Amino acid sequence: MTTDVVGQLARLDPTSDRAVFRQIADSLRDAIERGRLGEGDKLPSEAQLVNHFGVARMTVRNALQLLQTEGLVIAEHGKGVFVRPRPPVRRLASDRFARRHRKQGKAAFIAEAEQAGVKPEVDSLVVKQEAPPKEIAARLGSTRKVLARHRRYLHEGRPVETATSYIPLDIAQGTQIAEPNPGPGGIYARLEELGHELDHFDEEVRSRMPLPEETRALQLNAGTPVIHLVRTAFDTDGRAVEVCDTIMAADAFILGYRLPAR
Amino acid sequence: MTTDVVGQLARLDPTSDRAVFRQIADSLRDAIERGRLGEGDKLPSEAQLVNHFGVARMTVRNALQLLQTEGLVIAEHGKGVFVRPRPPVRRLASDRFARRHRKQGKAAFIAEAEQAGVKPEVDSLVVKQEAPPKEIAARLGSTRKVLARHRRYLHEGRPVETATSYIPLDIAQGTQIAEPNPGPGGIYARLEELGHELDHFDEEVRSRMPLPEETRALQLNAGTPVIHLVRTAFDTDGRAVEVCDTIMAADAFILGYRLPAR
DNA sequence: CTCCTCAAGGCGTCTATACATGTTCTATCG
DNA sequence: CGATAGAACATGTATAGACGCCTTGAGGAG
Repeated sequence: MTTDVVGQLARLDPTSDRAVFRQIADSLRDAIERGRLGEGDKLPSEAQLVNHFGVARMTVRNALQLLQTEGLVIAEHGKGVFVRPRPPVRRLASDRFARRHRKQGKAAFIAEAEQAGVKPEVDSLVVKQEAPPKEIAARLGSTRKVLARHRRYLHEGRPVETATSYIPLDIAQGTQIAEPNPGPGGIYARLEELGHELDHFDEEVRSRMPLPEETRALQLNAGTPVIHLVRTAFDTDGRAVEVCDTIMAADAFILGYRLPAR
Repeated sequence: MTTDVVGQLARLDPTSDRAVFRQIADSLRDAIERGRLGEGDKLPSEAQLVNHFGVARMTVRNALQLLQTEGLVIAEHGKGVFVRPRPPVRRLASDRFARRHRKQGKAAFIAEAEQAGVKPEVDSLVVKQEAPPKEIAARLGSTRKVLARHRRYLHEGRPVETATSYIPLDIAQGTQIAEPNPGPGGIYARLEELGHELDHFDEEVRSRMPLPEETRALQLNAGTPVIHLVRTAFDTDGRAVEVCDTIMAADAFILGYRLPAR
């Protein structure tokens, strides 16, 4: 038998005006933070907690629910509640779209993943023509139809990111950009071959809780926010030649940026 | 009487194997997305929903809880449950620490807020000497004691960001950086006056759910993640002269970055 | 008319119970 | 010895009821 975790939990303070389920959550959170419960460890079962604290099951469930929305634990039906393991994180550097990387013949995501030693995959690729969403149209400076390239990225089998690229039709139509496989170096390499030498990218970073659809697509656990990143690519004429709308599982990424002090 | 929102909600599908509370959440989410319920509007009360759907109150509360963790609604004790208004967002540009801004004599946060027309405030300022946390020490390349400057920023009275700056003691000690008020242009202006001409900043952006302490300090609603930003300032000698650890309310900011394509 | 009290409405917390559904281990059967 | 049925255990969903605290508005006291 392993060490008796439940027996070491703090008792309730009946004089406190802090709600009982919060006190239970506090004591479990404390056990996690102190390392008595490590990553992947199983928490005491609901029944054990009910016995230990002498409360109703719903009270215990409320406490566990709270820890779930905090992203500290995940419940697995029929198995138990577990301290949430921190998944391996991808660190994205701000030079990840630099031309020198493009020359290697790999798209940004693939190149960076392989460098980090994780197995990358791309699936559910959809390429079609459509009217751009309003936010995208504003960035492209046009509401004309665009080519939309949607795909999902996986690390080691886990979906971590969905992305949709929007390229004006007058640029993309009839080129390899309109094909499912855009060729070596990805669409940025194609854009440069087409005479749109890239000058810079503007990225906008937001964070929020996922929509139900995003929870499905990224198989997100409760308590995992998403990073919403919109990147606009500008060529040397100052024209926006692509907008990429990305939803990332927040627990899978660290974004790195270098800012000049000038 | 306003339009009968509760009467327009979809009915339950008893043949579906989707949980009842999820179906109720779906119908409310749908009403919000279709605009039948706008920002700040009051949802039907729990009692009304119980009547409409013919279920137990806990089932309705489960549905509302789900929408809360999705960040779609907020419950206010004694008042009701409301569609969550999107607070005004601050857009932070990647040149916000450029020297030309510093010359104006304002610190970055203040200058940018005023430009955006919102009233900024700084409170709970704490300056002290301490051993740096491990992550900070790694970035500073030293585990020696540092000067820690902690503060909280508010927009229009709402707390939106906490930040702690860490500066090596051999740089900061005895200078105005060690004073509560660092003077015009903030600590970056002082660092340059001390001969540490700034070369660039490295920022790391993460997102996650807030710790209980962060929820307090930023008065966060359920369903609001935080953006965790760690910025390291480098002088022209390549030395890390400051690390700033920032927790931001994710619903209050959009971060903007410009990446060169070179 | 103003202030105060109080009731009603609304969400927060907690108990107790029942059944559904997924997982794991064991004991039995072939 | 291997497969499998089933028990034991785990979380998920739903019901019903009770009481507490906060907010708001109506009505009464002054």
